[in-house]
Amino acid sequence: MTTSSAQPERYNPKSTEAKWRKIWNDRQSFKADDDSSKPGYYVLEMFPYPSGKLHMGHVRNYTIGDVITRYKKARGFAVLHPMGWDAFGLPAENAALDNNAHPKTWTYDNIAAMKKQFELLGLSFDWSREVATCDVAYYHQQQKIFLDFMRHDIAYQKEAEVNWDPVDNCVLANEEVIDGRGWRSGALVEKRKLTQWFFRITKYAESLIDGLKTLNEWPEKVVTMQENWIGKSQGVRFKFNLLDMVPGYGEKNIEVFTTRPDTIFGASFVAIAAGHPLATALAKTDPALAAFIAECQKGGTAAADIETAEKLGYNTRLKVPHPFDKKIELTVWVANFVLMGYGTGAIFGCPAHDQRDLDFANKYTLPVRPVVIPDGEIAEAFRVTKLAYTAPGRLFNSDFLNGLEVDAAKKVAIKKFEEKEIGTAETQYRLRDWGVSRQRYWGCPIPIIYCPDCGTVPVAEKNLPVLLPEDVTFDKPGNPLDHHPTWKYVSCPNCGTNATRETDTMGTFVDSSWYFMRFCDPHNKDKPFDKKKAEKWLPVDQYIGGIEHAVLHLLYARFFTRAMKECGYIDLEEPFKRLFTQGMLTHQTFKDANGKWLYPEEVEKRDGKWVKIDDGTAVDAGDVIKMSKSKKNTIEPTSSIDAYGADATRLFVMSDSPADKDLEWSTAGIDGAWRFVNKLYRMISESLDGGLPNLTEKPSSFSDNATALRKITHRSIQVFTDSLEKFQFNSALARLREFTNEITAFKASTMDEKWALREALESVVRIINPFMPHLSEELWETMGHQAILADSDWPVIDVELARRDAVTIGVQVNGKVRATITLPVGCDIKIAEETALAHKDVQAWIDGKAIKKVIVVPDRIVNVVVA
RNA sequence: GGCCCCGUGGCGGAAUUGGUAGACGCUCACGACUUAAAAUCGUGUGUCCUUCGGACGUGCCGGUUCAACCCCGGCCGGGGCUACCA
Repeated sequence: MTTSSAQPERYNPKSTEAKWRKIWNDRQSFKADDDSSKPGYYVLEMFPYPSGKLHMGHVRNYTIGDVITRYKKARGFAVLHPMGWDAFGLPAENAALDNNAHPKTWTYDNIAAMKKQFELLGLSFDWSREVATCDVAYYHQQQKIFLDFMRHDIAYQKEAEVNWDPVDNCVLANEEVIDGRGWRSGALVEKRKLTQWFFRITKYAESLIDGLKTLNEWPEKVVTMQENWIGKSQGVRFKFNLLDMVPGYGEKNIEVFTTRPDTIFGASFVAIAAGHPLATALAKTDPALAAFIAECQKGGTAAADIETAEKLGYNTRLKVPHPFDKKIELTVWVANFVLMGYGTGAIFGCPAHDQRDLDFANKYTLPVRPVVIPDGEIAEAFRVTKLAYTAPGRLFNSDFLNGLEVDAAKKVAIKKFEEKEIGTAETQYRLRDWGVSRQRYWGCPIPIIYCPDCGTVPVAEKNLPVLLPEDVTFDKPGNPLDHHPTWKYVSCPNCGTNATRETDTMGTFVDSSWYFMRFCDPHNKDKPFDKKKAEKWLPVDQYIGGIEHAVLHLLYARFFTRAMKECGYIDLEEPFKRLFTQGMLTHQTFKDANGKWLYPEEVEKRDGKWVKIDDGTAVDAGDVIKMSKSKKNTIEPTSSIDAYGADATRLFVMSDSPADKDLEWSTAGIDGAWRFVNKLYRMISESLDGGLPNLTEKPSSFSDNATALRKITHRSIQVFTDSLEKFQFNSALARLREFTNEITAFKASTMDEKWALREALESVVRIINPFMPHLSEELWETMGHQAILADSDWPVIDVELARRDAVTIGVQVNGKVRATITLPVGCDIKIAEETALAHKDVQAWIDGKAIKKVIVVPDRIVNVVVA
């Protein structure tokens, strides 16, 4: 006995979703065609690291891409939507240590597991283009690119002070150091002097800044972050002459860099970094200075350290003359706040107009000479004591600069420096060259051989790839490649002498810097990719990923594209035309009485209080924060898909919040999405039960009632489409719900009404397709269609019907809405005014008072101003 | 410290970019169906005033305007990036 006759039929996502995934797969619905005559559109989401487990953040990221792909395809584009794996990297080695699995096995197993989870979501990937960066086919081509970079002087080797992560046992790029700590390990980074491979990203600093101006479809935030990271500043590099030679210091001067050459007459001291060669030279005969330098090098770089760090200096008692006035002598100090890594490692101090210099001058009672005065102040009375004056103003006490505004004074000062050949105008960047060597096994080998006679010898192209050996051991610390018994030992390709291979591998950000190019020609064995094929698709039309890559990956990829251009691979500078950064997924956190984190499924709400399900003890419900394994506030995508289906899960992550903002996962939210999926299913089945005419049997005329629904239908498609184009998915879906509410309220009895109802229902099914592809395909089939939606076009909007012909607007009296009136769209101002004034509520509020004026904004508002 | 973003009901968020603030959803309450529950459907849900109706209301204070969530000035709060960058 079943109660099904009384029960509304429920949608079964499990069987339906599997059915449609198979159909898309069999039909190769999302295979990108290189030779298509349609315009190309390249949709790309940042490819994942194969951790083995899909998380909700992935679901959101890839659903956004999927919605765009399906939509653009329906709009007549040939869409490229590939997927691959950022598969090299340290976690594989750590897993090898923990589970005794080989990094390769671990990685490929993870890829297989994750691919299965991906498939459950029904994403429109062209899997025929799948690549993993750890595939030999991929890193082989990367080695080729590396050699090309060498030939073009983009890749080079140097000894440099680098960031050493003591936990991961490897070097990090500047971009990978966050707040003085390794980005992955969180360990305090140490400085080490090592010989490493670098990419000359600084060569493109200007181009990378300039290019930002063309990226007007990128979030402004990301553009600013890159701008700040590159850190361009313009100024002057000039020299202070030393009166005597200092033993052990090769120069007879100290070179400084400044962005404020206008304040040169306010100079009261010169300060050099603790690591400056002059400081080192002086320290040899001055133990007190040596001790001071050692003290300086201890200081931390964390935010708190800098905030509280006291300005400290050591007076070397050396004197240098002022470049424009020999009578003034400045003392040379070694100071802890001067950085060796920026500019020349030396500055002139102008306390009146730089806060750090002022703090320093106050501490050591050095002179403070103001030379810039704000408008309206009197020179004689103007004092700088605790706060440096850094705003615009006029120069005084400054010889040839007197009376000039700051900006003009800078120009004049620079000219003078150059005329007198003391200094030159210079642009400094904060950006440093990109260190790519990593002392790790699981990465792309750097194709270099070191010969005792010939030096650094690149591996010949015909001898590529340099294969990563698989028989490695992780039983001792350090790089397994380095202790491999044979791999490292080779004979020199030039002279045959016993030589060794480079055992460092490339950092994984190199791998991800060109994968979007490889996708255009993923199986090419001879070269990274065919130029023509790449140029068919590139630049990526829509790139989607997390904001956390604002400077890392996105900057590297922009650099790489320029470098690839220089090597002749492609005629392109900017790889990503449009960028969208999605927000994070968040969830409430829970702790038990002992302060231990609890998973959401371990707790429940009873009588408005959170308790532990198994023993009912009180639970501390904490902040809503980014889902993370350590805080246990995660939701498994697979469990949500299992319970509600892929479509409901997709719908929820797309509907509850704007896609670029954080989204809080909630049970109520996913329940709501699931209800809506069922509502759609029921709405269609029940309407079909009543019998609806086919759309080919269009009635010759429509009643007002039927026309009203048709107008709603076409207007809804239009608003929905507009929102979709603007990435306002939550608004699009809100409009969709309104639309379905209106359909549900519609009663169809005559043939023309039934036709209009069918038109409305078919429209709903077609526009939900990008969001709920399985459900919509199923409903489309139920409605009697042979063609599948994945191959169908977007509904055509009847502009005539979509246009509003009447509009309800507010009528204000003295700026407060007192009534509403409905007028034809584009109605004459006079008529609008008359209608408004005729309204009884409006009359009541005017109450016989004199009308001063009436403002009519067509289709918007009428405002009656009375005395 | 510097640069930038954001503050709208109990909650997530809309608002055609200066023109009816709170769409849509969630929550909650009540009602219908049911022996009952679930599911479903209906009604209500910014605050205050006893109601018809009205007053107030987009972090706070002020300004511009016929009209301000939106523009300007100043505060307060939250967040991001960056950092002794000369």
